[in-house]
Amino acid sequence: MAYHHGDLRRAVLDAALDVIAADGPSAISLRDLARRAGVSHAAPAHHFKDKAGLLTAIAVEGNELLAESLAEAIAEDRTRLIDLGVRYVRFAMEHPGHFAVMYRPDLYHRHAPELVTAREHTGKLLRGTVQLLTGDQSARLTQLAAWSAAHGFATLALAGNLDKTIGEQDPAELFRALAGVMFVDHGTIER
Amino acid sequence: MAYHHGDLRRAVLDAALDVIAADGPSAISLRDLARRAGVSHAAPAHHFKDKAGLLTAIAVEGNELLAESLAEAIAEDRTRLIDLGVRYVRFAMEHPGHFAVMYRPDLYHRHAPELVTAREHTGKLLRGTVQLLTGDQSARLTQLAAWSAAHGFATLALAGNLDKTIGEQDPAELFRALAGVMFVDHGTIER
DNA sequence: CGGCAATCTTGTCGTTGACAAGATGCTGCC
DNA sequence: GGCAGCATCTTGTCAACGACAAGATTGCCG
Repeated sequence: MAYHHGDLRRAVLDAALDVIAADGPSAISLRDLARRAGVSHAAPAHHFKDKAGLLTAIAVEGNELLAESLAEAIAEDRTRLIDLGVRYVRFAMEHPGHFAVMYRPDLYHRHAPELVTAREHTGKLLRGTVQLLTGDQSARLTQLAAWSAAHGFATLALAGNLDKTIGEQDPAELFRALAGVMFVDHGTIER
Repeated sequence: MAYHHGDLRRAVLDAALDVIAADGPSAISLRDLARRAGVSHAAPAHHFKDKAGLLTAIAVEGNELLAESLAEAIAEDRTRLIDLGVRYVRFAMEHPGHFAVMYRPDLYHRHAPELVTAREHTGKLLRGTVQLLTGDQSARLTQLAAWSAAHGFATLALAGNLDKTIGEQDPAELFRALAGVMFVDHGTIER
């Protein structure tokens, strides 16, 4: 049996993300992930300590990926609040495994320092941008409203609760239409 | 050991709802629930077949409770769309165990006939009312928007993701304020 | 070249979900 | 009244899992 897999950590993460995307977080088993990677049943524990540790790593990575996407939006010309929402939904669709874990703190070590750091970074980015777009008096409520809408839509879509409703459409574009119905316009980041 | 618990089915359901509300659906164990009810480890299986069966029963009950609350809203005077949303959020807060299961079809038997029936009933009630309130041209998008917002807010609040933001406030009332920021007014059911 | 830390294996324990087989108590029917 | 049959519950068992401990292997750094 060859020692040193190469990048076992990455392999286990990827396998876990596949399983979660397909069958939800409750379907993962460390022993199964080990089998998929071709290593012994206790090997993953070395990289993640325990099951919650694995999910913590996924949550951290998810926050980083989301932060990247938000930063991209901010760097673009003519960004509007709705674009942030669309990006949030698109992130959920493109990274269903990450998304299914990130907002379920019962699944992971919610106080792990790396996670706290990553979450705060993403949160500040989001809050800052919304504030920039809305002016700060109604910012708190507007931010909550936008987050709720995007999060709710993504959650319902991913869990398959909208299957009958949306059919073949791209969920992120459907969300754009939906948000148009919903929100008063909140200005643009021009440059 | 006394046979015939009295109402084991109810006792197990209630214990399960407590555990789920406290620690999420992944924290339940049939054997633990059996211990709490003071019966042998295989007794719950007789009533629910398996773990997914127990969660299916919870999802059914949740749909029925939500339908009741929606029906109440419709029977009231001067119901507005926002009131439906507030009720949805309030339902989630008052029945966190049910809510945490209902929209996670990976956890239960999504094609169980009783569940399909209950879900369709709730869905029709909701769709019908929204259509009544909005007129039917934009009904589909508006319904999705409203559902997304209420569902997202409830989900985030229940998972503890809003703890810092909302503090001591009643989440349902906060949602009312938030929805006011967000939605164009959609008329009232007068009588 | 030697030691040392990172990585992985092997072995084990208690817990769980699922299933099978049997015990118990209720209910309706003659 | 008694018995047949069914719902309810128990006991026993199995494979899988998460966690932990102890040991093996490897590569790297001095």
